[in-house]
Amino acid sequence: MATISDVAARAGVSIATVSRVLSGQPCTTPATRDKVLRSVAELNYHLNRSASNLRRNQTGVILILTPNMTNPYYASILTGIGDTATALGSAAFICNTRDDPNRSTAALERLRQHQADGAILLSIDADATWLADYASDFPLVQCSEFQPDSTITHVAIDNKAASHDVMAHLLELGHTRIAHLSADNTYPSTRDRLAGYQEALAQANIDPCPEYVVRGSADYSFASGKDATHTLLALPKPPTAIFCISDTLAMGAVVAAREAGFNIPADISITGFDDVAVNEMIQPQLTTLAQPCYELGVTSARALFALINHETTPLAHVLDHHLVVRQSSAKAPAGASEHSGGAR
Amino acid sequence: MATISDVAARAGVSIATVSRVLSGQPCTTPATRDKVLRSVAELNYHLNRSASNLRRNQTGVILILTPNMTNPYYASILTGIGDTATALGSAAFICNTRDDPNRSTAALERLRQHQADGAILLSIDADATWLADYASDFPLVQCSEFQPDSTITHVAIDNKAASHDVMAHLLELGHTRIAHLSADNTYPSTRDRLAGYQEALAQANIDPCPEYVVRGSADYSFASGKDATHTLLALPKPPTAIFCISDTLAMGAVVAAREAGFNIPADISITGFDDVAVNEMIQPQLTTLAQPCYELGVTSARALFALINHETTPLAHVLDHHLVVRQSSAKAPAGASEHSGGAR
DNA sequence: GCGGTTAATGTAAACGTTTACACGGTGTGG
DNA sequence: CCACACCGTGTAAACGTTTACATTAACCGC
Repeated sequence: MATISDVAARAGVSIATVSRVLSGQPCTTPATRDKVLRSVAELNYHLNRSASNLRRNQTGVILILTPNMTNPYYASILTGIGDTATALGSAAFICNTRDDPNRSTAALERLRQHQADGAILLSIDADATWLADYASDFPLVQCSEFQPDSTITHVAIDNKAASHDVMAHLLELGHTRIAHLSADNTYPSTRDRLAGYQEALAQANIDPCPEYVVRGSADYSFASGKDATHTLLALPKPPTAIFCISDTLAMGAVVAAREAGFNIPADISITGFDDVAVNEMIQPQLTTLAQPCYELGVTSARALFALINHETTPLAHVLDHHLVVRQSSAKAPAGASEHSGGAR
Repeated sequence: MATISDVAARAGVSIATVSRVLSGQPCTTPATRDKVLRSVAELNYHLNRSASNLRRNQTGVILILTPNMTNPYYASILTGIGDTATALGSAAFICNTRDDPNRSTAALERLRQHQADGAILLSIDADATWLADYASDFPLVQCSEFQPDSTITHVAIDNKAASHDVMAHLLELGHTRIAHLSADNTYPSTRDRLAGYQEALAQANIDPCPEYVVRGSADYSFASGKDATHTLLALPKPPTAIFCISDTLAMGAVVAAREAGFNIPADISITGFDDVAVNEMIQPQLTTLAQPCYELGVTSARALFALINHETTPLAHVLDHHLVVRQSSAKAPAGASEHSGGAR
């Protein structure tokens, strides 16, 4: 493994000159440049980043913490971040934390250890105040999830407003018995979506029915969506629409509804959230609230590099969402508000 | 940012002692240990990995190159790798190469630059001989895909045998008009699955029908599976079974078959490959050839660490696959071998 | 032709570790 | 009581860069 001194020796110059040539500083003669570059090629020299990072005190690496890779929602965000980092000459290294706070903090400690210049978090699994302290020491961006009073730079959609949009769609279709299939976690997005649901009901002068709010598992699993929906449909007055806070939950709801003998969307409307790619592959295609996943990633990366380079960037980046109406939602069944409704 | 000398000064010992305490070497008095650890805590000292890596000439980092994050097949493998690396005290950093050879090589160059100890490749997007050269210099493991004559350590299932298993299932169900929905790439797995299909046909004394072999896009997209299936079903004598080399393609085939008025599995059987999680979420649930994805990841990581630690590990690791029979395959429709069959 | 500016290169000191070697002190066996 | 071993600790030299500063040479205007 050739070092910079080998190159210098072979080219007949000092190591300082080699370093200058390689870092593209202008103060070098074309002749020396050529000599150096030739030696580099002949010796197959490659920079030792450990040494370089140590000296310069930066790494050209950003860390992305993702709770889970299986969720296609995260996949798009990760792609957006990766593309942006590559374009800006940095490497984006993804750490799968598996929703384990220990693994999250271990990954973040790498910042303290000078192994990365900054990090993007796709979830909140670390203690909020610990994280805030951390963010005051290091460039940190939160994507999708952030505490309402957060002092950490963040990028997300307006979940409450998005929730209102879903509800507007269902209300417009004449639904009044609308359930909310949430998740058993304390993510801010989960709270906001519930809040939007409740506000929209209130604004429509519909009495909230506590039994209509159910929860799937913390990670939005398909099976839990199915179970929760069965509970919902076994109610004396089952809902005519289910607003699910994730597409996976909605897919579970679809299967459960079918099992219970309901037709979608004739007997019951089901909406998802996020708009992951599979939504178009299943039948019926899901009506869902689309998040601009790739752009969330791009914006997060840009914000992080701004922080790293000590440029200014807003504390909050709010991106646009939009409702995608497909086949799983339709007019409320006639007379649904009168009797207990539902098929069978 | 406190350094080791700050800690040494505060504890009243030399930096060598601090280093020894922190690296857990036994030759230290409990008293000194305590002094050092207290100083570390008081100063909030953290190791500078750049310096440590430079000196030790290793990083405690492995790189995972994945062509694409959206595919849940990769997600499981990545999780297996990550868990194993964590258990063994290393960090697994995932690079999304997006099937771009430039990004792959750039990532691999990080090995030369002493920024990682080894790498696991989930695809072949770099030139094969270049890769072989690389593997002779650095710890490298290929997972899922590898050249038949590869000299690089690899972990995968036996794709040809797996293909035979799928065919045995379909043949046993009485199918004789079996199509193969492949992908427009040159991956070794794609070749092997086709070869297994052709061998099985030959062994069953069924004349291969060239029109029955069609290809979806290189990345197994849902839409391309749908298109290819429509072509297949428009044939004068459409197949009664379609053996798809990926689940996404199979999902496309399902939708296309339905659109063309075929019932699954009464009129046509459709099988997938990989067994990604969504298979249970769609209807009909897909019969598929399950790969042990998580174990592929675990085994790859173990093999890589063996290489890094100069332990011996086999060149080829072949893991077991198994067929999962669900709802999308059934007996061939009666008289299918006589007339043109299919509904409509 | 000379002081002064500038441009190209060299010298050497960092950056924060790890570790070979040296050193002193204590304990043990003869 | 001495030689010896051993244990805990310190000293200092690496590891491969980058960069402030020094040096040299060339060039310019007067």
